[in-house]
Amino acid sequence: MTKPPTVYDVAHHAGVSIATVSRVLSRPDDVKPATRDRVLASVGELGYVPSGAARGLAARRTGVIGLFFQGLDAMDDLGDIALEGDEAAAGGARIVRDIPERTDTRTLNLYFDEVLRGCELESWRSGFALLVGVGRGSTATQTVRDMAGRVDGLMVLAGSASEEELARLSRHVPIVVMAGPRRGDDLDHVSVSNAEGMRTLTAHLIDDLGARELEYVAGSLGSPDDAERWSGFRAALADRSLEAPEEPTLRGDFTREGGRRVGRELFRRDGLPRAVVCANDQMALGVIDAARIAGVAVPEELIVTGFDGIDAGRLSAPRLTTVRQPMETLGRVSVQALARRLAEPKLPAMSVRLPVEVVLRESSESSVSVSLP
Amino acid sequence: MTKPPTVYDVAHHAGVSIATVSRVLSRPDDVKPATRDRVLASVGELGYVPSGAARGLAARRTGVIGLFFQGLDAMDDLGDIALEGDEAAAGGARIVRDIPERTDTRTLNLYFDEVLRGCELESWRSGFALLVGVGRGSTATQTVRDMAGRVDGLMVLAGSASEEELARLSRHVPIVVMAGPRRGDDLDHVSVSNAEGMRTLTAHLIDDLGARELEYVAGSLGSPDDAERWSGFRAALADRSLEAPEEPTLRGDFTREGGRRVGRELFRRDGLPRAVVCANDQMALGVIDAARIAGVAVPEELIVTGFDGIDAGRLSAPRLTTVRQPMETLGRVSVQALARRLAEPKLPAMSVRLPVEVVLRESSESSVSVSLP
DNA sequence: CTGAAAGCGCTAACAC
DNA sequence: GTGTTAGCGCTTTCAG
Repeated sequence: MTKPPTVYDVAHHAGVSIATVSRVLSRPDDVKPATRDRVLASVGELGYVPSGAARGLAARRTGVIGLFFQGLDAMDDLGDIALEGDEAAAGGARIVRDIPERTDTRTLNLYFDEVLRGCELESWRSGFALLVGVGRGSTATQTVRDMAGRVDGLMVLAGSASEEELARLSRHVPIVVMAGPRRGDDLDHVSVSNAEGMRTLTAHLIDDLGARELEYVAGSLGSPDDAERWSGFRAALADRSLEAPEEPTLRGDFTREGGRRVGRELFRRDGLPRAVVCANDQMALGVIDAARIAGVAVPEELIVTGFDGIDAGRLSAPRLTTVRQPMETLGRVSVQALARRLAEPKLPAMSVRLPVEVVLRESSESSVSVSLP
Repeated sequence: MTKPPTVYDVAHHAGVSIATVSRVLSRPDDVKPATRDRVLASVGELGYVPSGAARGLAARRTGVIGLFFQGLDAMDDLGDIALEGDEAAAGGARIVRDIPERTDTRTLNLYFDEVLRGCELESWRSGFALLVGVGRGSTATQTVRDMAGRVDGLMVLAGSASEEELARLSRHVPIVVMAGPRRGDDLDHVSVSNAEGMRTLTAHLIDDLGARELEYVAGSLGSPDDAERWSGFRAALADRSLEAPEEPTLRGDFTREGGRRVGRELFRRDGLPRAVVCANDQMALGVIDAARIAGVAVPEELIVTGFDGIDAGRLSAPRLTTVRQPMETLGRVSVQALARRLAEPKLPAMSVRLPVEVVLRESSESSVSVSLP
């Protein structure tokens, strides 16, 4: 890693001015072919790679957009991985017998992974580089601020930053808020039909499957998604003049283990509801786990439904009825919204709400044929 | 988005010089508390966010590291997603009945997702921001070069860039090559025990399960992983003086559909091998799909094994025996390697080889109890 | 402990 | 078409 060549080196090598080098790289057509080729040759020969920092500073845009979200705190306490000396570590392979029923903390991130993939994909299509930042604990504000300083625009997953912080950052770069309720109407906002989805699913359970006693398993308190889904559930009941409590009576924490716990609790009681409607798939899978242990047949004795449409729900037994969120689309649309604002800074803020899909599978109705491939 | 405040604004507001502002932000302890507080107050009041570009240019490091890999070309042809006018789009929810057996192209990315997560996690721990770039088609070189210009160090997944390109980039920023065979010994390199893992698994099939006729299903031609795994398979046979062809006779393309195709082909022949060893999990799952259709019992009539340890293999029926790669760890260790080189630029290049785990499940031995939770 | 001043490498007017 | 030049906003000696 010798000192990398700069525009000056290239210019000198090619016998042109630095402006010409810059042009060749940004608008090649404005340069005479002969000159251009000469410059390009020098670029190749010297192995010139333009400095993004200098470019960003001078041009006042970086070509980078950022995606920020709040990580799970559980990830904080990870041990170090030994780098073992300076030379080749051992490698090797050992054999283990896998016992079913491992914990599934990894799966918790599936949601982000898909959103991220959508962002990544669309960023590429739009010609942006994507800077990914995860806030954790106390450094979150620092992280997001730092990101704001290096990108042309920032996508923030709802709940990852306070409104004040967002207001502050939005003075600096355009912000797109992803998911969650819209706050104010000055920021662009892309969300998902949480309430509608839950309402449609609940309506289906009541109207089409004749379910009357429904239990609801809420997720973490304070989650905007959780609140919206709960409101959709209540709305479906209210529409049909069925009773629903003010607040959810059962609450997990969006994890499978939380679902199991709630399930156990539920099965200790006398009698069963006809259906357990869960605020996400993880918890629904946990409830199904608990049902199996308690000897409760799903869906014959108990219908269980989730929300999100994660893969594990497609692969479970029984497969999980759920509301599929367009997670990848969420990411893609957010990038598009950002790109649009970057192109047209003074358009009024927009709010896009993406449709969801209620996906019926065997955890709600045995009628769906289980013809595996 | 009014013009954001700069150091000058803050300095003026606080009645100090820009140098002091800079110090307060980088080494607060070098500044008298009273001054510091005054500056901090101004920072807060003005909503100052330092420019990453200017900072990077002046300091000659950006605090950003990059992760680059080659995307799947299939992702190229994605349609546009309508942004529907400027106002709130409709949202809503529709109901669909999910038929099992959807295609699983999404799953193809699982590998990257996990590596990415590891990188992301460790980047955060090390105080770096992570720039993610995916090369696709012809723009790949452009993309990776652009990234190299904006980061302090770059991680490149094997096969995503040519050796010449890597050599060129490595003049500019430190490069860590992830996975794949080590090329030369001038670049840091983190890999996984592909050959060892496949060899151990194959040895187990032969020695412990008494399998003699083994078929191998290779992945895409030219993949370094594929080559290494194949060599591990051959080595296990050779150790036991069993015949193995020079080149794999069956080849898929690392997709489930490819596995199905190979499976169908296999089941048209007379007689069955005792085991089909696949170069990755996706193909193994495809072979199992085909076996089910052909009425071949796994593992009684046919043992099927995979490689990677993706979730789908844990959730399939029967669950898949495989070699689990430490994908998240791969990401984490790569970041650590990069951080180490950034801290000590002239250390000799290192090569870390991460161990894998042979995971026995029911696709190879019915003896593993299937006590679901 | 604080300030002055010299760049960092590039882009974008504006001349020629 | 191509060259000159003035910054972009910050870090970092070096003085004081």
